Parts: sequence; C-alpha cells; structure tokens
Amino acid sequence: MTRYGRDHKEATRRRIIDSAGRRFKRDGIDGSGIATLMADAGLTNGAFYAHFASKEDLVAATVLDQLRGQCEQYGADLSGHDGVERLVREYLSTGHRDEIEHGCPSAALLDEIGRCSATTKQAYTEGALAVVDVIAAQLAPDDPQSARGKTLSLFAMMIGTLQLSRALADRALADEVLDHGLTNALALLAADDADPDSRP
Amino acid sequence: MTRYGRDHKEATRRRIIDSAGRRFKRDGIDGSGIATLMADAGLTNGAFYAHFASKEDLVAATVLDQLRGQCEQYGADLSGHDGVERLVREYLSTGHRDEIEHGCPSAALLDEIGRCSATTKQAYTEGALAVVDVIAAQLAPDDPQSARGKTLSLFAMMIGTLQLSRALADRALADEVLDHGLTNALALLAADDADPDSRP
DNA sequence: TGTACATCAGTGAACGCGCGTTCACTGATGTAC
DNA sequence: TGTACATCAGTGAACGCGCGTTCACTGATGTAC
Repeated sequence: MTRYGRDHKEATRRRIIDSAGRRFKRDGIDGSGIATLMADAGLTNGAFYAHFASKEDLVAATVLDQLRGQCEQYGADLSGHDGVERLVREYLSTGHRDEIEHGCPSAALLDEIGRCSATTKQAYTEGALAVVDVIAAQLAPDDPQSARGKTLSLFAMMIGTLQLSRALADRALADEVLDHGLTNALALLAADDADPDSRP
Repeated sequence: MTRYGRDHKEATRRRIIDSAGRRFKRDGIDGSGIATLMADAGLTNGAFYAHFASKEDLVAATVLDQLRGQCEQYGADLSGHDGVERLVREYLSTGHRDEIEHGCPSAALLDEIGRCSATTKQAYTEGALAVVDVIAAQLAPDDPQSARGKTLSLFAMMIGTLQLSRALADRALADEVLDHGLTNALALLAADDADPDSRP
C-alpha cells in the first residue's frame, strides 16, 4: 500500500518530535529554528511541512509528548512506597538541574509556554494534569482528587526551585537552593492538609 | 559642559531600561527586537549602541534593574507586621498573574534567564539575592541569614505557582493553582524549621 | 521475471521579513569671541 | 547681543544572516501487466 512501510512517516514524525523536545528544552522555543530542528532529526527544512502545519503545531505536539513521556517515566519511578519522596529527591538533584535537555519540560519552558498560543497552552494543560494525576494517585490511591491541590503546589514548587537553581551564577548558592527546596518540598509532602482554612 | 543638560543621556538610558523591562516580561527576551525596544522608548534603532554595548548588555542591565525595583517595592510593602503574608497574598493573586508586564521578572523570565550569558546570570544572582534578603530581613530581623533558606524556597514556590497559573488554558484550574499555592506558601511561612533533619 | 508507471517522503532553493549591528549623517544645543 | 564653531544624542539606511514558509523537483519504492 504505502511504499515506505506502513508507519515510516509516523516514525519520522516521532523522530522530529523527540529531538525537538530536547532542542526546545536546551535552546528555548523562540531559540530553535525549523532548519535546526529538522537537521536534529536528520532531515532538511523543506520536509517540515509534510509533518506539521506550522511551528506552533510542532510546539503543541512536542509539549504534549514531553509531558506524556514524563507521565510514563513517573509511573514507573513511583512504584513502591516512598515513591513520591524518591521522585522529589530525583527532581531536585544537581543531575536533573544540569541535564536540561533530558529533564522536566515545565522547568525548561514554563514561562515561554505561558506566552504561546491557546492551542499550545491547551496541550500543556492536558499534559500537566496527566502528570499531576499520576503523582496524586500515588499520594492518595483511594481518592486522587483530594491530593490534587497539594500535588499542584508541590509540582509548582519543584519547577520554580529547579529554574532558580539553573539561573543562579553561583554554584554553591544554586546547590543551596536545591537543598532547601528539597527540605521544604518534603515538608509540604508530609504536611497534614486536612484543615486548609485554620490559618490565624 | 554637556549641551543636553547634565543627565539627559542618563535619563534616556533609564527610559530604555524601564520600557525594556515591560517588553521583555510581556514578549520574552528572544521575542523582543532592538527596533521594538527602542520604539517603546520613543527612539529609533540606531541610537541603541550609544547606550549599550549589545543586546546582552541591555538584558543584564534590565534584569538587575527589575530586581532592584522589586526590592524597593517589597521594602515599602513589607512594613508592619504580617508584611510577608500580605506580600505572598499579593504575589499569588489573579491581578499579579494577569498583569505580566508590571509583575515579577522572575515569574516572567526565569527559564529564559537560565539560558542567558554568564554576565546576565550574575546580574540575576545579585538582584535575586537582594530581593530574598529584603524578605528574610522581615522574617527574622535579628538574624536574616537564618531565614534565607526558607525565603529562597518560598520565592521559588511563588515563581513556579505564578508561571503554572499563567500557562494553564483552563481559567478555573489556573485560579485553583493560585489558591492552593497560597495555602501551601502560607503553611511554609508558618512552619517551624528549627530541625530540618528530623524527617523519618 | 522484466519493464512502465504512480506514489509520495524528502530535497534544496527561494520568498519576504525581522534580527543584531554599523555607520555616515543631521540638527539642536552650549561655548567662544 | 550676535555670529561661528564644536559637541554629540539621535536618525535612518544598510550590512549579512537566519527566520518561518512555499514549491517545483528528485528518486526510491511498490504495483500492474
């Protein structure tokens, strides 16, 4: 039927999205041009529009794909008890901070995503909720919805902490940010949040 | 001596930095061109290099200026007891989220700053530390240094929360993120962090 | 089995445009006499 | 007080380049006979 094997084109599209994920996280969305993105995938610029309607279209597809990959990875990492604590420790590590292109897409791109089209923000919303649900399901297997608020805050805190650690020019201070972030993230995790309105 | 008044040029430089702060926060650093930045200040592109050595030079100056402005603003807002709590409530409000160009530069630009030159990251480091110190001094007037870790985490959490709220396409969910973020930020603020190593 | 044809993923040059940067020039101003 | 000159902040056109996008074309493949 198709001359290149049934899913040759689908595989190429996947290859573009995979390498674009790494490139976007490394150089930013605005900082990554079509020619570079295609060269990363071993192709030339002209082939791009056989796979995507526009750069924005690739951005939305890549953001969603990155977050789905994060879901799968976290789903595997979270097995066993203490799963979330291990995840938090891994997230707020110097290794994660220094390997941007293999790390969390939210930490690498969140403020840029806030400036993207509605379509991209919808893709982000869908993907981020899926990530949050994976974590919440581990925190409260009986009622994941009850843990969503805490999980959203934990997620936001980890993102901000990693970005801050990456933006600081002073290595010792950057490490200190991760350290304190870990302490406070674990405290948030351990906190009893039964009565959120009992503040003075 | 100088024909345009003693500080005419200095005033123009300030005008460029002020409007660049707003433009960068709105459109991103990569998303703001020299011609646009100069037009914002009521000038043409050619005059740019009489004030700055390069775009990076402007970026570094603007980042530092934005953070110093934040210091002054917070210094004023923090007066009186409950100052930090009021600051957190203001920061995690829908008003702050929806007024990016007048808001926190870290929330608008932090992941982009992480990709900037060492010079810009040094400017960011200096400015961010000053902001953190203003808050820490309010939390622990007798020993600000002791509150720095907690303040860094609070700052990171607020940045991540605002970015997340801005990136979500679902208004109700975005508001929920701010709500839970506020609850958990206030909990972090109220927490007794005397023994950070007493985790199970 | 061998040849003619249809398919279509990918090529590479070109489009107009805005980027960061440079530079010869303008023209309003303050100074000197 | 009036004129000639020096200063220099700002202008606007131009530089080469990379951007996102378009399109006529290539050439490897599978199908038909």
